[in-house]
Amino acid sequence: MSAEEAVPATAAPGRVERKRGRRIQEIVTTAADLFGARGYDAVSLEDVADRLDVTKGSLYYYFSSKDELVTAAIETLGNEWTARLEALPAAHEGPVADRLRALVREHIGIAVREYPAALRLFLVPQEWPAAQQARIKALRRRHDQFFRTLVEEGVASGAFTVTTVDTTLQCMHAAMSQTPGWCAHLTGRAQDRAVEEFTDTLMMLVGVAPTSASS
Amino acid sequence: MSAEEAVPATAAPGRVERKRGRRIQEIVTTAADLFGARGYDAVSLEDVADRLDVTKGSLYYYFSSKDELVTAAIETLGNEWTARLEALPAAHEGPVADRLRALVREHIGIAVREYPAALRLFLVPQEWPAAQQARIKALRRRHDQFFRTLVEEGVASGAFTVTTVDTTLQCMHAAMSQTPGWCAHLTGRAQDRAVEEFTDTLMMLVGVAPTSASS
DNA sequence: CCAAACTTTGACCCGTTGGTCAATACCTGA
DNA sequence: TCAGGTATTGACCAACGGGTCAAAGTTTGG
Repeated sequence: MSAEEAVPATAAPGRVERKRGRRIQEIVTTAADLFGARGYDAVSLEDVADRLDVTKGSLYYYFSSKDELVTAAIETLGNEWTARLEALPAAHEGPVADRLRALVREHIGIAVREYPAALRLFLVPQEWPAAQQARIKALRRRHDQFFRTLVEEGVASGAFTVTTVDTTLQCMHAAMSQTPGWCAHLTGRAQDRAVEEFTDTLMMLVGVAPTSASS
Repeated sequence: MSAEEAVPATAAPGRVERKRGRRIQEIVTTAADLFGARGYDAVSLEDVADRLDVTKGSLYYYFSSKDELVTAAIETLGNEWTARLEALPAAHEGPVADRLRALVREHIGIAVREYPAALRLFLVPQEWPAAQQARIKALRRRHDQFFRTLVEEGVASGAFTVTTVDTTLQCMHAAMSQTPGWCAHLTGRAQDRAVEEFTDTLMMLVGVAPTSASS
């Protein structure tokens, strides 16, 4: 079981690291879950540790502070989310209005169904160290990029009518980030309908009436 | 312990009460300021007391808990705000689109200029006693009423095109409640311009293009 | 000017929470 | 099987924050 390890020299350079990496991911994922659901203040490190069946002290073996853990959690959450949006086929083909609509719908859908209130994480505490703030801001920028691209394209092609791209995007994100709260009491079909409604409403922000959806 | 139930000549029936009332207002106003600026968790009772040049203990002479103080603060803030919106002349005459526009602009203006981030107060902690929650919900309902009335009127008269009144209102409020954050770094003219921009953008939610603004 | 009512103080209680650390358990490769 | 790194524990600390309370200070009406 071990003799045939034909990789003796510099044996397993990454084995240990990889294991450590996985553990970190585990922790970060769990943390993201909790922080996403209840917010920064409301979740203590013991809550996180408990969920992992571990002691608080262990967390400090991997992270040097709560802020760092939270930042990592936000990063994980954000990257995963962004990746999923970027991987959405419907957001890459067809009329720009339809692409944006698909993107918005997916975004809201993920927020509502998988990360209740997660976006509140993007509200970085002012008192955090600059480094942390920068990391999260960069994340946000990347996350917004896809939306911005589409909106700009729509404007350029005359399909959208927006006052200012920035303003429009901010309003969109504000509304999207709170949809989970509004949908909290809904389930199944009703929730789906709500997602549709919000999507349609948000499309009006770029000047696309909901009925014209057909494409 | 008190035989003087025979209040003489109803002398000053309210003198003492009124003084107490004023003190309470003072406290509540200060609290509203702080909580509005930094949020529930980030403000301790000592912060409030400090600002009033008083000891934490004193606050408990007027309020039985932090929750109660905060609730009172929210109520004060909310009522004042609502009253100012309702007193806005421009929101009572002219085409419905112009009225709504004036209302939105004023709302955002107040938020940005006077109550930075105050609206975050409306996010009531779930773990609060039902009574408190009810008070704030009622407040919110009254606050929304004016907006709802106008939107409904616009829809009825065919001036607006909205998917759902509820959804539209929620998106509007979400965006409005976060505008202060976006405008935090702006001052003077730039801030005014931002308020205009957001107003125009939000008008698109009801299907009114910004250029038709004239008024 | 006094006594009763009203205010405020400041010391104190207690649970929570972020953070530290020496000691111990666990692996793993040789 | 044993050494060495890796992971985890659990006890502990200090600061903070909400809340209590008896005692002392201040107003006020008579």
